[in-house]
Amino acid sequence: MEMPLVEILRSMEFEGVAIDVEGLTNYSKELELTLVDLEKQIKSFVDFDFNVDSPKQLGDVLFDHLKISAKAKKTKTGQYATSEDILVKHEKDHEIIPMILDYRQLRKLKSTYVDPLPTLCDAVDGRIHTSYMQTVTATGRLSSNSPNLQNIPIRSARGKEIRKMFIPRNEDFKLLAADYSQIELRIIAALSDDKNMIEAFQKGYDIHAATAAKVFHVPLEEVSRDQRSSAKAVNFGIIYGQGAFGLAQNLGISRTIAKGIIDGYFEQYASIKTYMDKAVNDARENGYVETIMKRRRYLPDITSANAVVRGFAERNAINAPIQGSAADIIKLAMVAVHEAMKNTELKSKMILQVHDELVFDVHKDEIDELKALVKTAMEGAIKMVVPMEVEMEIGENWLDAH
DNA sequence: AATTTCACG
DNA sequence: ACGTACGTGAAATTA
Repeated sequence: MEMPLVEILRSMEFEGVAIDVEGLTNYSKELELTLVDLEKQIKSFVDFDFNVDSPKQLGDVLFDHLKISAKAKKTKTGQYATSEDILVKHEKDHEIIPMILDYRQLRKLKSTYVDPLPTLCDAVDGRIHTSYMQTVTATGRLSSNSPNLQNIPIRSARGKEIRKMFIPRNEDFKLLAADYSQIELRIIAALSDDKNMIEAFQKGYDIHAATAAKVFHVPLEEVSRDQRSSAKAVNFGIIYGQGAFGLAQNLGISRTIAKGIIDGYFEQYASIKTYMDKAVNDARENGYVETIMKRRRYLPDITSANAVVRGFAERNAINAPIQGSAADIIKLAMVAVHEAMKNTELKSKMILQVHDELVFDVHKDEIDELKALVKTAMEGAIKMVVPMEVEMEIGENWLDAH
């Protein structure tokens, strides 16, 4: 699986992805104006100059000078912590906080994406060429660097503007994005052979709503927005071995309530609990856990006398087979896509992989043919008791293709 | 080189 | 009493 992938990744790196350099340059100027304004406003609250980009200096300004709160958290090196989750908790303590959050977001987008990307554009073909690393991660995922094209913004409105700048190679092409739907939850359903979760996927239910219906004992049609949202948080947390503390923190509820939700979850999805316990046990007995393609992750810390260290290893034992099997499946799919395209004369190219998504630069005359080929290859990459569903979209840019 | 923060799945 | 959800890469600051 890995060896045929080498040439496929080489080809994807070589093809690259086109970007709208002029669009990015204009967006950079727009962000700069807002940043200058925000910086001025932030500094107006104190009578001395400081570097807003320095977490150390910012922490001192907030907690020593402005005294926005008595309960400041410190990092392990003794500085005041100023990360987003901390600042959000103090949002109502001082009007400077929202300005800092806004400043941070803009600074991040500008310095990490908007400004560097045009400079990385190849002078000959005008496209961005990432490097995919095949032997970096602990789980079997790929990683991407120089530039990292696996963390291009999409969540925030301003981030979406950046994703829009990723475009087809010329006017005759469009972008096709093909995503696995809920691949990690489908894998845990299949690996644990959990009757209830398998049924939800086989019947094509909205998995988070179906989970809410089970956990909160209500009919599927009567699941509230809050119930679905809580169930979604549990479904995600489960994959990572999250406990009551984490869920409580995440949902802003008490640990007691969170514990109740998790207990209810494991009552309904009993085999998932069994599977998770087995993963930890396997790690203890063998020293490693493995994916569906038998990729191993060794976990020597699983026997540590230090409960914190051991806890990390236990969560790795749960998560690695799931995340790693998802990586296996998309790699198998990439090989299958390549194989299917090889004997055609398609002008279209596979250009990006983002963990559960493949992106294609597709010629306008080949859209229907490529969509069918990709769907077949991805959904058929492996046979499981739950269907592997793929969502596909065509667009004038990468955002549009979602 | 380490730390902190934050972008993604 | 302690720490608490997995996997990455990049930028800016600080040691």
